[in-house]
Amino acid sequence: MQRYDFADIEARWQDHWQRNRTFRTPGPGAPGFDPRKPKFYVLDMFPYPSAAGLHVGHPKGYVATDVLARFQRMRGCNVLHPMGWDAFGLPAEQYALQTGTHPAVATARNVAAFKRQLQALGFSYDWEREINTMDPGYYRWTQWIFERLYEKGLAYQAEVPVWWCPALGTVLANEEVIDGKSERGGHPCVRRPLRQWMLRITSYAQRLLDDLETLDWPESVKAMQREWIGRSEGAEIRFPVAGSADSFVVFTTRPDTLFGATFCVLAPEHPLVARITTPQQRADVERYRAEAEQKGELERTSLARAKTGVFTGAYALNPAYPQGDPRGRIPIYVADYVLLSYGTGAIMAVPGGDERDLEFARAHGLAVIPVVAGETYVNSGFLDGLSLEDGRKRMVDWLEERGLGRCKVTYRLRDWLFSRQRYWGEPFPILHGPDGQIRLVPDEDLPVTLPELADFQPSPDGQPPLARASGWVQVTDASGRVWQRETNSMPQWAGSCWYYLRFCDPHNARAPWDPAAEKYWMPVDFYVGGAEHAVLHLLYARFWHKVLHDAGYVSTSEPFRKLVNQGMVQAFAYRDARGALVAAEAVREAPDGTLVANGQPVERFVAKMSKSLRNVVNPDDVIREYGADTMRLYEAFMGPVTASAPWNPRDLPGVHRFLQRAWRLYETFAEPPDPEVERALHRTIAKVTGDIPGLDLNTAVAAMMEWVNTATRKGGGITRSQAERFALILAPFAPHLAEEMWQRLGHPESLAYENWPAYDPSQLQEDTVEVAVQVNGRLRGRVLVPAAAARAAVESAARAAVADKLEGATIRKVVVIPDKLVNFVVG
RNA sequence: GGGGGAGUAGCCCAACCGGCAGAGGCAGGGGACUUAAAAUCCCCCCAGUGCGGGUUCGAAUCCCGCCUCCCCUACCA
Repeated sequence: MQRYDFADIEARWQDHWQRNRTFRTPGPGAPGFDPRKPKFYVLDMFPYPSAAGLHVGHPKGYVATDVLARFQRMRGCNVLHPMGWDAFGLPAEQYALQTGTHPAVATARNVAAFKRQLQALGFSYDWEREINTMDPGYYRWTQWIFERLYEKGLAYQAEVPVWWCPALGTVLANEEVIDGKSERGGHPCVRRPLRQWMLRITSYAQRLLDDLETLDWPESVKAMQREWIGRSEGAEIRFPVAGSADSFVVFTTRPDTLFGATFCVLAPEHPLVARITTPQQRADVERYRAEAEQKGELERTSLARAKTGVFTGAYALNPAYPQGDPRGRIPIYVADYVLLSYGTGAIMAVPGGDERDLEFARAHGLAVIPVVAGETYVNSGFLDGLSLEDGRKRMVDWLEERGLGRCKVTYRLRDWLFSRQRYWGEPFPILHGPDGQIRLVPDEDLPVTLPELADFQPSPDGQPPLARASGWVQVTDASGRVWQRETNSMPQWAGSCWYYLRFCDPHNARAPWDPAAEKYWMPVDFYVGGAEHAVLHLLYARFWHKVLHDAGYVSTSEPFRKLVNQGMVQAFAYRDARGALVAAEAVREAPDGTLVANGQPVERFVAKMSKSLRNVVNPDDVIREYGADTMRLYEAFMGPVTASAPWNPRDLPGVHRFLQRAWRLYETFAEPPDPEVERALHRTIAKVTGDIPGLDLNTAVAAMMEWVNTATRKGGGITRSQAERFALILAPFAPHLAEEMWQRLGHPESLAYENWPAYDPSQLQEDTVEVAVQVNGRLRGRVLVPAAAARAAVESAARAAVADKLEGATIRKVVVIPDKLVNFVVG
């Protein structure tokens, strides 16, 4: 028998699968499609093909979904298991700016590298369904969906303040600006209003919130989405401005504390500020507004900052107090801790009840009226003495009767800023007319292809790069009028909002997908990806999906039924006594067990893999040394899929040895079966079958190891039937080796669609079981009894086993747990 | 401050609805095979479950109060 030559085995089977199109998945209507089979759609979050290539962390989730996909195929499902590329995005554009390589070229190269690495791991993707968001045949339909959003009134233009960096000549995202300076280069940035496209995700806030209940998702992700949506119930209350016809509306979650409102605060950008500011205060207010404009929301709302603000000189009238009551005349301030974009951009400040307001009041010497004492109200007129619950209701009723306010629900969720001033993204299918009118590009003229541009540097005046594609921008219609194309591009999220739908029917040139294919495959049954997408991607995709559902284009109201976040694969990193990072490959273990590098002791810690820590592990190296099957198995065996764990090179030989031992069992076969080995195999099949659906892959692998150990130890050789069944359950984890085993057993075809082996429940139980015997909960002995023996028989056997301990004692109670234990309670 | 999760052998990790703390792997020790080594095989060693209470015949598991670590979020009125 030849040794376990993984390099040879893996190359041959990967070639076999490709040549035989083993994992091609026909959809409804296609030849070879069997509509009687149940479907299973198992999806990975598709990657952004970065220049760095894969590291061993990426495949952790891919291994899990591949095990599941291969398992479900063998269980008789039509399995949709596709892969594609989230190819538009900033890094490729920045790389292009630095190197002069066109993003399309660089991205295509990265895709090829990613694909080679994924194929080297033997994943059973249907590569014939591969999609790429930068492909015009794909983004044509991204544009098409945008048009449906526009038609529904869910896409609109607005002037929105964004970060602008004059030195870089570009608009930056919030996270690219730190302390008012660009992350790259540290250039000063300013807030500047620019025309932007927005998507009205807020009109779906309540449904996005409610439908979370229907999803089998991690509680943490649901919690994050709930918080992001941020529903809060309260009231809007109108405050007149003293001595003027003006008034403004505040939002508060505590209308019942109205009697304690001793001042009001408007956001600096609030439109009323200019009108009500008195001449004496105007200079201060203007200066404050100018400063606030330069700060991003992140900075303005950072906790560490002291509460700043200035008085407008104007007063508001607290509607809780009768006209003329001096307590009702309260100053109006401008302060940047109030945000225009939340609620109404104005608050009533109740320093007696709210910490932020109290801090502000103290800093500015403002009055504080306590209104809540223990479980009831004080200083609150008609609310005094009421319970807090009744008080809220009373106050809202009181306000509504007088037309001063009303119940109101607000959300923290904001509309989605959907445009970027970038080159490398989907163009909008929008035309601007000579008189400012807006028109959609007709469906039949889609896609609006991205023009070739040699220079994608943003212009100094804030114009997006596309504005310079002059031949592209101008469009003349039949009547000779000249239209201008929209020159913003879509953000990177756009393509990933619907890619899971395109996978259902990826080559359709007449529609984004065939309704029959969508109806058959959707929803995604199992979605695996990193927790970093817990909010944005998953919320945006849910939003688009609901819009498409409302418009009748998709059959389900939610796209992803079950979601799992795979844990991070970390790595060891090292630093020396001075704290300097040391490359992982330079570290050796000294005989006394300490770690040294270049003669110096180093300290080991666990961290994210990153270039700067010099601890990135490349799957190519692992595959070269141990093979893809070992790598897959190790990733499955590291621990729960959801848990993060460091990549530990020392553990790889263990799983590799397991595959070698398993392979060695296939040398010769023997009859009849050893009953113990046979029973153990049934237990193993039961364990693996039960573990895979919940992705408890580590325990499934452990069970297979246990069986191989048992079979090896018995030494009598396994039977051909046992060899077949074991190869089949090993197949989802180590598919190359399993195929090789299967072929060695005389099967010419791939085992990918063989039936998953069954187990006999009657074989799971041993004939004899050992039962623990306790006295007062303490272990005092053990007895062997027939499995499922009668209670009385077990009890008397147990009683005999601990007779000496029971002598002279009164037995008050006997607890018998069948096949487990007997406990004598003596008094 | 708020939310989510985790603490079990030297290390990674199991233990279902409360029922003998251990499946598996690594590391360590001993032995077999070998001229020797590698590889392989067999055997062994090791914790009472972060801390303190409670419920129970019985708690890693349930309840209460703490500690530590990780992740997310944070002036949202």
